Amino acid sequence: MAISVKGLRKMKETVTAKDVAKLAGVSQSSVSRVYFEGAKVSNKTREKVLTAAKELNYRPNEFARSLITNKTKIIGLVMKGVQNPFYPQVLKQFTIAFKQYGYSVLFIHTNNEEIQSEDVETLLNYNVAGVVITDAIMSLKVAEAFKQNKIPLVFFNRKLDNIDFYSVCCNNLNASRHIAEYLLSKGATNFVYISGNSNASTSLEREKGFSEILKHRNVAYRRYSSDYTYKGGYDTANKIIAEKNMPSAIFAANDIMAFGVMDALRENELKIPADLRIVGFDNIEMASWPTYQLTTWEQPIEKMVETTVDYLLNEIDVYTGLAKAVEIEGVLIERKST
Amino acid sequence: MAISVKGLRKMKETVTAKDVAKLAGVSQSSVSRVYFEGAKVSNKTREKVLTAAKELNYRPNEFARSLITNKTKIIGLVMKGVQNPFYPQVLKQFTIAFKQYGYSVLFIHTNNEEIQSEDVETLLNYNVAGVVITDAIMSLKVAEAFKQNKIPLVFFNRKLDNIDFYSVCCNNLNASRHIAEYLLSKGATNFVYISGNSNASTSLEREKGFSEILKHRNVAYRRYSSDYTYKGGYDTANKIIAEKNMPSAIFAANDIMAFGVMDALRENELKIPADLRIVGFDNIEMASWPTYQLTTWEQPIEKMVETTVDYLLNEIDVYTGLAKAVEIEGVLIERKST
DNA sequence: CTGAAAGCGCTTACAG
DNA sequence: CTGAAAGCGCTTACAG
Repeated sequence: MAISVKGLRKMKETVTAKDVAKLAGVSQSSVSRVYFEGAKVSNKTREKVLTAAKELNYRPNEFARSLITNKTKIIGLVMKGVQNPFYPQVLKQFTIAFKQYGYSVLFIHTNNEEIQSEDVETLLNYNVAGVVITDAIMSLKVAEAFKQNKIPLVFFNRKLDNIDFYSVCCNNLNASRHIAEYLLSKGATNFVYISGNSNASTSLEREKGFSEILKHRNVAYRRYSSDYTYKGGYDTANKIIAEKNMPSAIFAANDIMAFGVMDALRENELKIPADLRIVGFDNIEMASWPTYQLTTWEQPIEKMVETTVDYLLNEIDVYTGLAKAVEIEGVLIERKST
Repeated sequence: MAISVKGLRKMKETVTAKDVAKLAGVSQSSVSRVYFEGAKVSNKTREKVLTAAKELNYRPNEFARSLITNKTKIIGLVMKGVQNPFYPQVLKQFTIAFKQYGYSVLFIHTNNEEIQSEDVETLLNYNVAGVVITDAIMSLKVAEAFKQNKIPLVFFNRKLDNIDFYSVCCNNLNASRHIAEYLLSKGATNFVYISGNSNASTSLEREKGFSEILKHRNVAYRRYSSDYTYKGGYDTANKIIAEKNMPSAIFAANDIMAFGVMDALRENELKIPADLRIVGFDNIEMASWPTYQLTTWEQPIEKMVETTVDYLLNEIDVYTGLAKAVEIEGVLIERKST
């Protein structure tokens, strides 16, 4: 690296506010004011600056800006399971929503259930304006790091017991109660719940609401542990079949597991819904495909995203650290699997 | 905003290299050297700095750093179709690969086929180190903007005729030729190709290779225009069925369309592969699901990602603007649909 | 190997 | 409304 800083700059031919100022015949401050929202400039100055800027192809440097304002227009979005189409959909919606407010999305992929310190470092190093965590959890220590730095954080589709944070979920309890009532009304008498990952709040709550109603009605109910994957659903269904004690209804904690269940049942010549009714959760696009026609609970993604974005923007504006578990009502989508 | 810059900083209690220097009893330059890769510091100084840094919870400011080096550790990744599971998979693999080299991914979602100027602005404003464009195209003018700023760019899974850029694709021509030969060897005599979006290079090349072989053999061949979506495949299959001129083999330009085709055929009591053989493209995870068991062409995602990352890192190191259409060989995955 | 100083490209009180 | 100047938190020649 024998090149001086100045040399490097020349190589890249970076156009700065100074250059624009010179060409426009105004001060650098005026150039800055034209590009800084809320600053006051006369129309005359503005025009002179914009003309010069256009000629030079000027673009304000985000980093210099961030350095001073100590603010960025970057939102960190943490995601684990891209395999479940629900999450790419969520990513897309967040990206679109944030873009409307001038924010970009830094995508963080966690391999583990718990967000790793290197990923946290990345978020802190970039001084992100806010963070959305989807299907991951976080240690108390890490959570504190965000609080210390006054970076607002939302758990999306996850709720953490021991940590005081804002979370946005579907009302899983109501949903699963409703699903139990619905299956009862269809005449089912012997129920199975297939769980997602054991430490996911969504799975726990869906189990709670579902089993609550069934136990209250005193009907046969049992649970199987699975992991929110297609293969998990598939294997669990095969296990159930092997046990030769078939239920009359299965509630899988998400759609993708329900698909696995359906495929396993069909391979064993079982008819859906004649022999067995299946309900999933999420209402991903595939649930409406002819092969599956899965009855499921629609997560109100748009409202959930909107709520999350609203909260984050407010907190970015004035940080309060408000913690609250927001739950949004979804709706049952009835299809042929029941 | 009555708060001075200094005041703001105090509020956030930002720890700077200066603070660490004071506590460690060294100069700010030394602190910087500890955190700057390649700089030389004595172990003694390093330890003093690290101890002080730990106590103060110091973290170098990426923006100040970027401002000077005129480099960022951010890669812009542009994506359109999160609906096709192929792309989330690609996103994941890129994120993991780049993380190994300290790069983070800024996720850009384009609604339109062609990347919009606002998205380009974002990438340029953040002075991203490099860009990966997956299922989108780009005007010549925009492409030039990246060249001017010496930002390396890769078209991943897309090739642009009129623009001189580096692209990384599967060898679509070889693949589709192979698929045609394979279907011929299975005894098929009447062929259909279902295309993806009309301006996607992948679809054009797959059609070219496929039709080339069939025309050469003088067998019945026709094409249908579709759009790389499940519904597109489904609707096209229904159209074919309505025309009452059933082919003996269908090659759908991607897996997700093939699923739509299969579902439509099954709804019409057609047996796969007895009545009709189906081949897809991509080998997404779902292709191996029992419902589909789709014969397909596996895109060598890992190699494609690796090639892309290698190129970008080299170009980031020393910009050459090298343009080349790299094609990587995939492999046929034979399943029950043929 | 280390420190003092200049400078990256901006924003922002301050004074006019 | 505008300009001159200070400063954001770093990196980096330069001199020792």
